[in-house]
Amino acid sequence: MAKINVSGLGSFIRDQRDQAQMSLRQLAKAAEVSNPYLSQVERGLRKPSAEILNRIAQGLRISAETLYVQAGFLSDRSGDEIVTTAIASDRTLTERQRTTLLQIYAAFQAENGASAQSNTGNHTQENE
Amino acid sequence: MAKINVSGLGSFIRDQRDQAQMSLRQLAKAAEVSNPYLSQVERGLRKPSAEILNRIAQGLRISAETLYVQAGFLSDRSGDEIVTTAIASDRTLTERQRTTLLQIYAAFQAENGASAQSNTGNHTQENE
DNA sequence: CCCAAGTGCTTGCAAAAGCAAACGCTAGCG
DNA sequence: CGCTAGCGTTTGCTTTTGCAAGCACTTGGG
Repeated sequence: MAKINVSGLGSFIRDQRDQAQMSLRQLAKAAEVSNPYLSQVERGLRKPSAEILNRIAQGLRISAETLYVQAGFLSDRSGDEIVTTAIASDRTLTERQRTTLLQIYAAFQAENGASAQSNTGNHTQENE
Repeated sequence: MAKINVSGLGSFIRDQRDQAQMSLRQLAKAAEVSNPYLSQVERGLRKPSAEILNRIAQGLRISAETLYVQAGFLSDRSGDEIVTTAIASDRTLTERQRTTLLQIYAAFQAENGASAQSNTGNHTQENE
């Protein structure tokens, strides 16, 4: 326990980088990390320090919390919980838009056969 | 930037430990960290890795999130950032589904004319 | 008095992090 | 063809992490 999922974290970073259409060197520069080291991190050969992890998150423009969840820390909420609560609490959307988005999300979940009993968004964040 | 506040983090840990009435060695054992190293961390002489930080949090029975905030990670996120990263990192969806959802979300944002910035007080930060 | 048991701190040392400088590869362009 | 620019990866190397062993100090019994 407290063991960090290095390979999972690595592929997640690479996935995010691909989705952001960044090259490895671009992200490395944005995150102020050397590109060889980033390469190794993405392939799960190294487990980055907290500081490096944070810089990578900044370089990817994603929240550090997301990375920590992937790393195996902060295992509080399951993925779909994060999405539904995030949508439900987004005040830049109208209620109708939130409902629509949540329905689509639920439909995707059902489509995948995943466990997708998405409630409308409240949850009790209990840390354990 | 992205610089972690080592001494602040250290004194915070020691503070928490004192408050919990634990000796240094007790916490070291609970966190599965060597006591000399914990001593150095508390005095700000070392900056612990992400994994060690997490174990210390567990040993202290406090949320890792709290420690990360103290360490200078986990700054803040605006509302739309929460949603997009939550969707983007949801592994229960296919990539196509994620893209679709993100596009719909972006469309909603554009529709509202609030594409990129957070509104007045929409920090419905759900952690305690 | 003496010794066991507690506290935190210092000291080498093995292991891992993290980087600069290279490598091999592919795609364009003269 | 040769040259340049991009990609990700491999290779030594320095620096730092993190630990086992031991130090100095205080407290409490027998």
